[in-house]
Amino acid sequence: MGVIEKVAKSRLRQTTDVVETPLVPRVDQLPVDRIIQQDCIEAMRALPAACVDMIFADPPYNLQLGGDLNRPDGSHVDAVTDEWDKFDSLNAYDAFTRLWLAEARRILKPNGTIWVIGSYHNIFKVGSAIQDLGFWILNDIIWRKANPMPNFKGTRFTNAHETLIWASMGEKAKYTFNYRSMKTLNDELQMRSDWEFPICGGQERLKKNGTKVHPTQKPEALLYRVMLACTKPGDIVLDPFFGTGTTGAVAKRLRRHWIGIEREDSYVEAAQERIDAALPLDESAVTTMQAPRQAPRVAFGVLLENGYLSPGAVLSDAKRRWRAVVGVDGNLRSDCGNAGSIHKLGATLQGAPSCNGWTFWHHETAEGLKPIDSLRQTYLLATQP
Amino acid sequence: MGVIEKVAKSRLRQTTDVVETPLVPRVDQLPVDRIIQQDCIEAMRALPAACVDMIFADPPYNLQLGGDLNRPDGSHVDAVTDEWDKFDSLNAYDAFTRLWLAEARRILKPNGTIWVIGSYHNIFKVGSAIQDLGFWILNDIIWRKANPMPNFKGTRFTNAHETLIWASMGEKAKYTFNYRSMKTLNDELQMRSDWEFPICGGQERLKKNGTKVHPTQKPEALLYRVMLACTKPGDIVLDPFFGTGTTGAVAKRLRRHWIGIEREDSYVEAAQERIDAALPLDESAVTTMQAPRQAPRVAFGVLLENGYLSPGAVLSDAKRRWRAVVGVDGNLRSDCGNAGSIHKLGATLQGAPSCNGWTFWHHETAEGLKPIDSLRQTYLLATQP
DNA sequence: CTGAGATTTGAATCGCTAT
DNA sequence: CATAGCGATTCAAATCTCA
Repeated sequence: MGVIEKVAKSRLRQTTDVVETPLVPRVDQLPVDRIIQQDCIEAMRALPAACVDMIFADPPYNLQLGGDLNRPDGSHVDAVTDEWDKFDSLNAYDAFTRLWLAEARRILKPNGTIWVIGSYHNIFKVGSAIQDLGFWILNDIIWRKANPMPNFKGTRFTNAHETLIWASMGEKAKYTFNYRSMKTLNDELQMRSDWEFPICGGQERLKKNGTKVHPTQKPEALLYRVMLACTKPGDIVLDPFFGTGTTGAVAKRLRRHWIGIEREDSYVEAAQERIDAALPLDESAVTTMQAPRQAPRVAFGVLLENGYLSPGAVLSDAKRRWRAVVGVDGNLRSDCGNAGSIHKLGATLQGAPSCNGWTFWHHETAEGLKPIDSLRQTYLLATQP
Repeated sequence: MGVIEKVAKSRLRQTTDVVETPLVPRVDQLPVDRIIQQDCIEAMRALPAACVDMIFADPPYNLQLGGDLNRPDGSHVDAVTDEWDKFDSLNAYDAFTRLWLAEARRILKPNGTIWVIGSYHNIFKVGSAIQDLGFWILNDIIWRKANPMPNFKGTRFTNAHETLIWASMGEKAKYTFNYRSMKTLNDELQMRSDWEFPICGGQERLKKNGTKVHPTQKPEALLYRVMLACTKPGDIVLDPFFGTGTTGAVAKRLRRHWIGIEREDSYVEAAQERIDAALPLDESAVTTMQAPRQAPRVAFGVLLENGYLSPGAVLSDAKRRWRAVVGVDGNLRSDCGNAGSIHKLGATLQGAPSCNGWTFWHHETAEGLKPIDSLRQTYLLATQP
């Protein structure tokens, strides 16, 4: 195999995974980046085995609402009364859950993961089925709603969260988890299992003639975090209950492939329009969000050696509380005389036990202060194939 | 039945529920305020049906139940190593869960509630069984740990919460929920389904020779909130997995009766010591935390009879959208000809299914419009001792 | 245009009692 | 068991209205 071929193969590996095993279908053999208008179980049956990297599912919750509900001021609460959320019994819901989960398992790659979101009405049935089918639960995640609907009658606790289950194909599976991305996203603290987001509203909420297109549209921020945490650019994310296509819009933005399955005309139409309008992030931005750990380690000194930063340069933290001068060996020295590595000095100045110097220290650019991590990213982009 | 008897019965009903039905055993016929050292299923079997007001359960989380674990057919489950055993063990855990939950259901009063705490390892199995057995889930509650153990390997999200399920005996059950207590506790905002507490440590954590007595001792704050929300003083709270007796200690403090079931010598001993040392709150303190007393009902007509309002007076809603004239019998008649009670007319005019006339209708005063409820308050102040 | 105040709304298993 | 009467009950965010 010549050099050219090697490079080509290596590029393929990075973007599509098609050479992972000959049994895995290639991206161009799959209906990616489009909506399949069909029942989700039938549509999944038509797909080959082990073909997607992630499944994100927001199935019907099987709410069992009584009569009408009015707020204390007399106004009416617009409840989820759609046909797609009606099941004959708890057993019928259970059976439906196990059917679609079994198909999901079949089309998921061995190292893929599944995410399912739900509330107390259905999530225990979902989680139980997931375990019975052989999936291995990695975390349950709590979406804490910043602005939940109150309990108007004062009969229970405000239902202020929903639950997501994240599971791999089995205990030994080598799933993707971009630990560094999550830690960076969370201000250099490990990302916890409880996430706070507002419910979907404002500009993001799809409306037609002033009324919401879908009763349960999920916030993009939620999908963004899920995909950033557990997929790589070029991965295929399938959503069997596509609705208005939040999964597709975020996947396109993050340069992941997506497959959406949805039956309802009105949802399909709205989703397609929305995704067409979504803009993919700049490729470099997506790369930056990937885990630095997988990238080769770069010592700070390497940036000096390669001219990305010069000895004598002045760095400061994001709020310009501290300044430090870069020494020839890559050590920093602060105004007050402390010295050390980028990490050590950051920790010392803040009185913290540790500090990520890459994100703590900033350098002056034409567009203002930027973390020195961006220099490392630039360096990696320039030097990696 | 004479008046005295009626009063006596009414008082009994408030404090102990023993006269609710003759089938319910009296407190003095039950092994309350002590620990039963026995297997939890056997111990529950020895109790009469419908005898406790709440069950709080903190069952084993993991699947390594060792000797405790038997298959539905009675055969023993050995150590779990390979995939088959895992599946087998999951089934065994499921069976165990359904067994103890079925007994729990039998001994719970019709209007009692059950709380179960767990993590993603077991909570889906527990919740699924709870639903299958006919319980009606009221809320799932998230305990957000203020100081969770980090994920040391950086392989997943920090497991920073546990889940509690709160369920009644059925959809129609009249469970206890001290809404006002919860709202007061939460700074006059509705209590949400996500609660933040630190994990149990410091003085509260039971230790012997420097090592913790129990690996998963729950914080008293958690039990405090659960009991304050869903029981009344004098109620009986049973804990089938008593451990070091957090449930008993908090029950004693809040003047609830408790029954603890625990097998292990070391836990029983530690729990007994701990509960003996716990001090019940002053009775008035416990009473104060209950919901504010029901004000005696006052019919609208009483205000007319006593001259607080005169027939012919004109009432309106806060925004003066509607006006109505008070009739001699306490009925209202609006400008447009509708008539009815203060509640009925308010509802009719707004096109709402119901309306609280006391707060909807206002009367003119020197300081502007005031709800007629203020007249009721004035009347009550003048007539109540 | 801006800010203050009013209005709207969101996956909701949402009342109790007497007749 | 159905119906009617009484009367208790909401939080945060986005949008709209108006001075």
